[in-house]
Amino acid sequence: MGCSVADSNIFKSLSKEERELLNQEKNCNSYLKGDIIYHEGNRISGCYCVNKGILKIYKTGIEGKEQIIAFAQKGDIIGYRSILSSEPACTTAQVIDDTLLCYIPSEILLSLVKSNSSFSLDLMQLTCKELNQANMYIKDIAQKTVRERLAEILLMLKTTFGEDGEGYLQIILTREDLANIVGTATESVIRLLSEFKSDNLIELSNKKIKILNLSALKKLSYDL
Amino acid sequence: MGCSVADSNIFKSLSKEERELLNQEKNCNSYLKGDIIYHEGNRISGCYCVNKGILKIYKTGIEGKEQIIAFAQKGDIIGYRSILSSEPACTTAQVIDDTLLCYIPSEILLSLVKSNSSFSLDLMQLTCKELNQANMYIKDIAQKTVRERLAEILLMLKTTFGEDGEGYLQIILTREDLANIVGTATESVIRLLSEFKSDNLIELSNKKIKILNLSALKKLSYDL
DNA sequence: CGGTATATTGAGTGTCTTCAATCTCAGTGG
DNA sequence: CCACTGAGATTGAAGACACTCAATATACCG
Repeated sequence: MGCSVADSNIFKSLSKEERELLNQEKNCNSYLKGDIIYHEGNRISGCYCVNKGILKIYKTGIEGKEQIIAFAQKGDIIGYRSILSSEPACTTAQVIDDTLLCYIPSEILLSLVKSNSSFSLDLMQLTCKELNQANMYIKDIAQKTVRERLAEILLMLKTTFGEDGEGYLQIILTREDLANIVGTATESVIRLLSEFKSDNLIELSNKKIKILNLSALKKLSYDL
Repeated sequence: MGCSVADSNIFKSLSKEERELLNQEKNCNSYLKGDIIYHEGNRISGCYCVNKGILKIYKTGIEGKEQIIAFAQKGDIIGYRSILSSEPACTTAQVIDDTLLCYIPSEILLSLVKSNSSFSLDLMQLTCKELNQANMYIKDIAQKTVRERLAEILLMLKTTFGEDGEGYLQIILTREDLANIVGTATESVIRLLSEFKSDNLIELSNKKIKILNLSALKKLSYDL
């Protein structure tokens, strides 16, 4: 079926044989909005390569409040960390937009890591990149105001997911999800969004968001 | 000289020959409090293994305010991420307590990663562990109050650095450094420390901190 | 078309930050 | 030995920012 594991950047160093092995062993499935792929704390027996759709990766905190750590979309690989460390999943992965995933059993991933040092290095670089992003976000969340972070997140969503024909962000989130990325209360997101709107920085159409004034948002987010 | 790279956990999978190679190529130096090992944004040509002492690893944010991301002590390896990704350093490393470091040239590290898949996997697991810690901290900083985070950090300092004979934390930080871990203002740290003190949770002797009531601090930090 | 989930708005409050003044301590030089 | 100095620590007061709670409105789903 139309699975494009091979297109994914992370698998670019695989040999033809390795790619075939992967294609034999992998297993594609589709999932609906709301479906949970794996749950924080559970053991998982493989990882997933995203073929289509969008997922949110989050940790659950005090009184069940989610903290969204990352999103995954086409080409991304999720759950690999728990496989590498052979530890229970440290996050939950949930479908935001109907998704097609390829399951890769852990033995396959581990054997590739062991046998192909380029692949291994690529994977390591991916982890390092994610680590750096996490560190930047720690700094931001510790030092910026909610307004600045919301502006920053909107810009991130634009660069990560792009816009549709009308200029609306391709990713559609609830206000609560937005709050759970920014790390604030839902009401604060609502108030700030409407403030951004009246300042003509963005346009709102229900859940859809259009970015009108990129540079002003950048300035606002201190992303100079 | 008394360099114990070999003792470090991360090098446990190296063969005798690889260990010898490392010993030939590495280079030990001592550094004083305040010395900067590498600076955010600079290219570095190798990484360091900590033999003795304590360093802080931080990012510099708005108006020069530091955000401390991690500490490093005996057995830890720092700067390896930039080597693996061949990118400029994404953090600054500065000596907090007089330090002895072994320099490992990047070629050596990279060749070990390529030739020894167990070492490579160990390094990957280390990165994954750091990534998970970073994600947990994002959640905490986004969801917990400053009081809760300060309690949590005190506990972390205790488990990471231990106590001296009198029960004081082995690591000595300025109030400003503490604030730069917790992600708050120096004055807030001061006020909260004195609050903890009057609640008999801790004892203060200048910069030294003694933890008196571990379980109350745990409860306070929601670290149940 | 109902029912539920999500969004919105307002009011009140608490936590934390900022700014400014003062204090303490360790190190330095006379 | 002591005054001097600068860095860090402390305290107080004022105010901003963001959160909570509660009520209401709107959108979405079957």
